[in-house]
Amino acid sequence: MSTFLVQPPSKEAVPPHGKASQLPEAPTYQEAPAVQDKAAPEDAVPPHVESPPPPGPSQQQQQQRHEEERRSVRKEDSPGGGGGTASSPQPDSLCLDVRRFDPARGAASLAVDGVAAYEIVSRALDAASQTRSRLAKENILTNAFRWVSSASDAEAVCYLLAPVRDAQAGGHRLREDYEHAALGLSRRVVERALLDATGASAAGLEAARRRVGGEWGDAAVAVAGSQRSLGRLGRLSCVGVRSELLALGEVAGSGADEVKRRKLALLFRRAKGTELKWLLKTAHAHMSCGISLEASVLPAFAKANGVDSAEARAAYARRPSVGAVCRAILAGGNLVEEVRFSPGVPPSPMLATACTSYSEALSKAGRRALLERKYDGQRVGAHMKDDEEKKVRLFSRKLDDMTQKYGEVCEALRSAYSSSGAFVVDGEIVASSFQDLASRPRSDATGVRVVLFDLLWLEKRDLRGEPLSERRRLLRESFASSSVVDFAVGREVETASADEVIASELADAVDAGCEGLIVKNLEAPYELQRSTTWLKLKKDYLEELGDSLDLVPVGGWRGSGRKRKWISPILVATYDPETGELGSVCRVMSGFKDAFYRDFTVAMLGSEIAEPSTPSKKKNKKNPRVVTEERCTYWFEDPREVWEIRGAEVTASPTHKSGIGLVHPDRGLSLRFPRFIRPRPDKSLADATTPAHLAELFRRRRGRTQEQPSSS
DNA sequence: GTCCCGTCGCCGC
DNA sequence: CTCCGACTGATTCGG
DNA sequence: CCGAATCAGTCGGAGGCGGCGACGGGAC
Repeated sequence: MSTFLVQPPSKEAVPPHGKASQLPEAPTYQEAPAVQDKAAPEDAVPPHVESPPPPGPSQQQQQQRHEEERRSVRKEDSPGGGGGTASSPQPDSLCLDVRRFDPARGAASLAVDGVAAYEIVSRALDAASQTRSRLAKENILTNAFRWVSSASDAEAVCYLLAPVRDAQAGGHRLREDYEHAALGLSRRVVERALLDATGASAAGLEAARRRVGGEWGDAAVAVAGSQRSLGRLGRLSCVGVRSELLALGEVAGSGADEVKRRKLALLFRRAKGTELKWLLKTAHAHMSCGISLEASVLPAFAKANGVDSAEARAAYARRPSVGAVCRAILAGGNLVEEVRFSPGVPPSPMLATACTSYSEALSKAGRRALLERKYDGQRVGAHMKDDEEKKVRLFSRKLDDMTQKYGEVCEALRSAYSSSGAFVVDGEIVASSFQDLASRPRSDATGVRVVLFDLLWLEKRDLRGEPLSERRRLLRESFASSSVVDFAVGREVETASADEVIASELADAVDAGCEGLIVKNLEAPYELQRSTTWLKLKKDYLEELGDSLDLVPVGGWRGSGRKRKWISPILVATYDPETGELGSVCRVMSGFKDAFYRDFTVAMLGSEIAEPSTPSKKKNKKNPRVVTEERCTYWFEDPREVWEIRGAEVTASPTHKSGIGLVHPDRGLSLRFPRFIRPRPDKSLADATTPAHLAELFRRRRGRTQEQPSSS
C-alpha cells in the first residue's frame, strides 16, 4: 500500500500503450532453465531470408505438432501463449467426453453455502486453456455446467467464464450489455492489489514469472502458493465473485482507486490455487483462453441441459440477456417462446461481410441488390416501446445505451415517426465526419443527424423475416425525413446488369464522404449476426483504389500472447528527403504473416525474442533522424526498408509527428485502419512517401463531407 | 485546499 | 475497425 | 467405397487510430 511500486510489473504482459511504458529495459540476465521452445527447430533457420521457399522440415514439424495436439490435450501454450508449463500433469475430469463424465463425483466440494463455487469456473478455464480445439473446449464447458443447476448460478458462471466484453481488450461484461457498467480497473490497481494480497514484492513476482514461463497469472499463483490465510473469509462463489466485481464498478470519486485496490486484494486473498490466475486475468480483462460467451459458453450451457446450442445462440441474439437465456434453458428450453425479440431490448445488430471486389459483391448479393451508401459514423438501434411514455431509446452497436448522449436524435425520431405504437429502426448517427462526431461530448452530443436504413419492428409486427425490399418500403412509409432524420441513399439494381453502375455508385458514395457501399440482397431477411446478404465494399479494400503508402519501419515493441516472440507492433514513418527526417505515422500490427514476423525479428534482433530477457542494448538507441514521441522498445539502427502500408484515410494526429505543421500547427498525420500489404524491396528511402504527400492526401479527403447537401 | 495536467480506461471506428 | 491462423464440417479426390 | 486432401466459413486474439473523461498527483 504505502510502498509505491516503481514500475508496474506488467510491462510486458500488457500491450505497450504508447505514451505510457517507459524505461528501455534493464534486466539483461539470461534465463537458464526450461524454455524448451528455445530448442525448437525453427531456430535453425538462417537469418534474414526473404520468405524461404523450402521451409521443409519446419513445416513437417508443425504438422506433427498439430496431430499431437489433436489426439491428446497438451499443455504448453495454446492461444495464451507460454501458458503454465509445469502445471497439472493430470488432466481434469472435465476433459472426459460428455458421455463419460460423471458430475456426481466430487460435486459436493463444488458448492459454497449452497451456491456454485468459483472453482468450477477456474477448473473449466484451466482445462479449456490447455487445448485449442473448440470442440474440446465446448466439451469441457458442457461438463462444468452439469455442476450448475440454478439459473442464478448459471448466469454467474456464464459471465465469469467469459467476463471480457469482446475481442478488444479493456471492457468487462458482467451484466446485460444494454446495462453495461465498466469496472474502471486500471492495471496499476490490479497489480497493487495482487502484491497486496500475496505479500510478494514486484521483484519477487517478476522472478516467479520467469520461473513459470512468462505468464502473470501463473506467477501470481506460484507466489501466492503457500501462504493462504483465508481466515473467516471463506471460499469464493460464482455469484459472490460476480457481485464483488460489479461492486468495483460502482466505486467512483476521489480515492476510488484505493478503495478498489483494497476490495480487489480481498478477493485475491480468498482465491485458492489457480482461482487467482483467473481472477487476475479477469481483472485485467485479458482472458486469452479461447472462450466467448456467444460461441462457447451459452451453447455449452444449452447442451448440458439438452437444448440445441444453435437455438441458444439465436435466443441470445434476439435478447442479449444471459439471465433470460439461462432461465429459459432451465425452465424447459422453449427458447422461441420465452426469449423473444421485443422493442426496448436491443438485439444483436446485423453486420456486413467484407468484400474485396465488385464481382464478388454482385455475385453474392442475389438477384436484386441494393447498393447503399455506408456512412461513416456510429451505428444505432432506435427503439420505441408501445406504451404511454413514447420514449425513444438508442443503443450502440455493442448495445450500450446511448439515449442520454443523443437526446436530439431521440426527439427527432419521435417526431419523424408517422405511425403509432412501437418501432425498432436501424441506422447510423453521423456528423460532418467521423472525427467530428467522435469529438462530441459523451454526455450530450448535439448537432448530429441520423441516417436510417432498416426497420425491424413496426407497431405489433416483427419484420425481421420480411425481405429487405419490404422493410425498406415500410421504413420510408413510417418516417418522414427532417433536418435530423434521413434515409440512407441507395439504389436498387438487378445484379446481372450492375457491373457498370457499381463502380460509379462507389465513387459517388466516396465523393459524398461515405466509407463506401453496403451491397444488400433485397430479398434477404434481417439476421441478428454477421451475414453474407450484406456485403461491405470500401474503396480501400479494392486493390486498385484507395491510397497505399510506402513507409519505413523505424522501431517496434515486443508482441504479447501469440506474438510474444516477435516485434509487434512496428512503428513506421515517412521520409522527408529535404531534411532526412523519418516522421512517425502509425504503428502497424495487421497484415503480417507469422513467417514475416519471424524473419523480420531475426533480421532486426538476430533471433526471435527469447523469453524473458532482451533486447540487447546496442539495438536500443533511437536513430536521431527519427521524429516521434513514441518510445519504442526496439529502435532499428539504420532504417532504410520500405513497406507498402494501406489505410482507409489520413487523419490529423495528436500523437504522430509526420507532416507536423503542414495541416495543423501541432498535429502530425496518421492513418486510420493501417495494415501491412507487402515489403517493397524495389524501393529505397528516396522513394518512400513524404510528409508533403501525406498532407496532400489529408487535404483531399477533408474536402469531402457527409453533411447534408442542403437541397431537399 | 485547488487547480491543472498527464495517464489510461473505455468506447467509437 | 483489420488482419491472420486454427479449427470444423463439407466436399472432392485418389486409390 | 473409404480415407486423405482441399475448401469455405467461423472464431479468437493480436492490436491500429481518435477522443472524452475520471482519476491521481504535483504545483501552487
